[in-house]
Parts: sequence; structure tokens; C-alpha cells
Amino acid sequence: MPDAADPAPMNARRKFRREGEERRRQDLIDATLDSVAEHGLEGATVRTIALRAGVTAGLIRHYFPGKEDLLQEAYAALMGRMTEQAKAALVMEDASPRQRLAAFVTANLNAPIIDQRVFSLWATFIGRAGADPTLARAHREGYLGFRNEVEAVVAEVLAAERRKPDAAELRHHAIAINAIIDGLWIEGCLAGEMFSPGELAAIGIKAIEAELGLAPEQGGNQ
Amino acid sequence: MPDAADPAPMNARRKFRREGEERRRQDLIDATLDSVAEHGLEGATVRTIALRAGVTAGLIRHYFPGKEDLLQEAYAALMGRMTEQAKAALVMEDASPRQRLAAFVTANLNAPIIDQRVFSLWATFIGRAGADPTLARAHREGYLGFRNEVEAVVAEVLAAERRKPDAAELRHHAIAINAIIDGLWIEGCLAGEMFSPGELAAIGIKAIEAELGLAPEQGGNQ
DNA sequence: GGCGTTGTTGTGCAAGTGTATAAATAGCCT
DNA sequence: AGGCTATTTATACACTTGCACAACAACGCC
Repeated sequence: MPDAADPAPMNARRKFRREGEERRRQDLIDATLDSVAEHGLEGATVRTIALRAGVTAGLIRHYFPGKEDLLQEAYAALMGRMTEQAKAALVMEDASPRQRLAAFVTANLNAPIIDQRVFSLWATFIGRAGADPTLARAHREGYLGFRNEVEAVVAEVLAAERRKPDAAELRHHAIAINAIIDGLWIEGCLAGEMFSPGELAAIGIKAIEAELGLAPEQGGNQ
Repeated sequence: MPDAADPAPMNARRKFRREGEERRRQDLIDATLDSVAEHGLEGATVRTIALRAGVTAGLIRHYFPGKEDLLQEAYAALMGRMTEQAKAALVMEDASPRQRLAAFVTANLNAPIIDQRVFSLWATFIGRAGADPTLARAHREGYLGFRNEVEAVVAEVLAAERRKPDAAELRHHAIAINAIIDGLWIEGCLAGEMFSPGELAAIGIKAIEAELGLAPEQGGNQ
């Protein structure tokens, strides 16, 4: 008679807790990014994502109209974090424009922005920008925002050197500097162990100073 | 009585031609790249690929052990074409090192290397480099090969200017120049219509000359 | 021209996909 | 404590996926 009063029913329904809506959405988005980073878009199935988030697959559809919407929000969250971190280094106060530019470059060429997982996510999503106009526009806006930040700092740096560049010149500098940062970022993410700590940032700062025609710093700060 | 002697039997088996093995493999690889570029890795199913190649899905398994192998070979083919095109601009003869460097940059920052489809493919595949060691190594080799080419040209350019850089300096220049080209390549692929023709190449050449400390060209060639 | 080889097709299948929906239960309000 | 409600689970379903396999027919060879 092990049938009647079994103290451990084998068809026990899984225990669960009710989390707040915001918390669940964040967990699902984070689980989505983890899944995409690890297995690519193809491997990011609702079941994989749900497993990672510690819930069952059905719950996804309770918070998102469909899987596509979850992916969209995950990409938006990723971009938001990236640009937020990147710009954070610019808000230094009590620093010369040149120091701020150097700090900006250094921040963008070290952890946590140099990170293989973030790069994988970026590449995976951006690869679909050619086919998905929504992604393409999201990228364009992020890129232009970033470039405008660069352009603003460059203008300050040159102003401090009493140089008065015209708009076209400024734009070219911003494009070039953006390329230097992006290119070094990729190199660092894909082959970080080939560079010693701080090496990429040093290369980037020197390249940017050359681009702007600044004399190399002589002994240190100021 | 349209039943008996129907001249067009509705269960007609599809007509086909036997292509050479190399031709079929190439067609399948091209169809794979097209599918990946258009729908991403997730949308590149054996049926989609076969449809694009003008064959039926079963044939894929006649030429490749599995879908994964087809993807691997497609990625290898992509990388091969990219590096081949990129290096082709370096074989100019009867040109000064500096002209060769400029030609190299120009070639890499215009069509057909600046191309949204190629970028989509690159990003899609490289996004998996973090998880797939095979891909990671393939990229690393391609990258180092590219950077060594850059380093060699840079050495020639500096030698022509009677400068004798040490190995570390040379390496840093190569890393920076590589980053400039990569970064501008990405900008051009993702937002090509934001730049006028030749603008990216001009920006790249100026940035690289600044990096190398070369005086701007005065009037034209030589 | 017939024939064998094998490139090619078509069908089948088990596993996995996103989504729909009913059943259950955790936690709040009174 | 007890019920209400919305979060969460579980199951079902139609569809797609990669792959296996047998039937077929295009092409070279005699």
C-alpha cells in the first residue's frame, strides 16, 4: 500500500515564489542576454531562457507578447548599459578637457567595457541590423550619440589649445577617434590576452593625440 | 476522361541536372552565406539553404557530414575572400611604400570591402567566437595575418623616411592602424550613406599619417 | 541503345520550436 | 483564517528542424 498515503507524491507541482513585475522582467531580460551570449540567437529558445531565469517557459508570454519582443527589449537594455557605461567616464569634473578625453579612452579600453561576453552580444545583434530596420535605427542612434559626445570633448580639447576648427574638421576628428576606440575595443575583446594591461588604452591615447595634433604629454598630468 | 492519358502528371518528379562536385559545394556555400546574411544563423535552415541553391534539402547531407560542417566551411570561405581582397591592394608594384599604404587603406574603405552584407556575415559569425574555439582561432589567425601585413608596410614606410623604429613601436603602430581601419570599416558598413564617397578613406589616410608622424602630402603623388 | 553508377529527389521521423490555454497556488486584503 | 486574484506551472498543439533512407533518373561508358 505505498500508493495511498505517500508522503512524497511524485507528481508534486513545482514550488514557486511571486516576484515583483519589474524584477521578473529584468531577470528574464538578463537570462535572455546570457543565453544569446552563450549559444547565439539560434540557441536562445524560450525554454533555455526560462530555465536560466529559474521559471518555466510559459511565464515568458505572461510578461512579453512574444519571444521577439523579449529579444528587442534585451537588445535595448544591452545598448543602454553600454552607452551609459561609456559616457560615465565623461562626467569627471575638475579635470582639463585633455584629461577627460584620456579618461574617456581609458575607460572604454578596459574592463568592464572590454569584455568578450558584451562583444559577443553586440556582434550577434548588430549582425541582424542589415535585415532588421528596428535594430539598424537603434544602432544608428547609439552611434551618433556616442560620436557627438566625442565631438564635444574634442571641441573642448582643441579650444583649450586655442585652436578653432571648423565643423567639417571637427566631424572628421570625431569619426576618426570613434574608429580608433571601436577598433581597439574589438581587438581587446577578441584577443585581450595578447595585450598587457593598459596597453590598449595607451595606444589609443597616443593615436588620438596624434590625430588631434597634440604634443605628447611630457611628464605626467596637467 | 482527363484522368487516363494526362500529358502532365501532377506527381511529376522534379527535373534536375548533375553538377560537378566543386560547383555544387560552392553553390551550397554561397547559398549558406546568403541565408545567414539575410536571416541570421537562426534562419539558415537546411531547407532555406537548399531552396536558395536550387536543390532539395537532402542533397546537403550528400556533400557535407552535417549542417555544422557546412557552416564551418562557409565561414572559412568568407574569411578567405575577405583577407584575399584586403591583401590584394598591397601587391602594387612600382609604388612608394607610402603610396602602397594609402592604396591599401583606400581599398579597405570602399566597396566591395565596405559592404553591409559582408559585415552582417562577419558580425554574425564572430559573435560566436566567444563560445566556439574553432571560430575564435580562425579569427585570431586572420587578424594576425592582417596585422602582420600592416606592420610590414609600416616598416617600409618608416624606412623610406629614414626612421628606425624598434619592434615595440612597430607593433603599436600596427595595432593602432589596424584599429583605425577596422573602426572606419564598421562605420562605413553600418552607416555608409552618412559619408560621401571617398570620405572614409581620406579620414583613414590622414589618421594613419598622423599616427606615423608623417608630414601631410603637399600637392599630390610621390 | 541499354546499363550501371551515383547525384538527386521525396518522404518519413523524432526532437525541439513558439504559442495557447487550463489548472494550481502564493500572497495580499479584509 | 479564508477567499480573490493574478502569477506561475504544466500540458497540449501545430509547426519546423536536422537527419535517415529508399526510390528515382541523369549521365558516362560499353
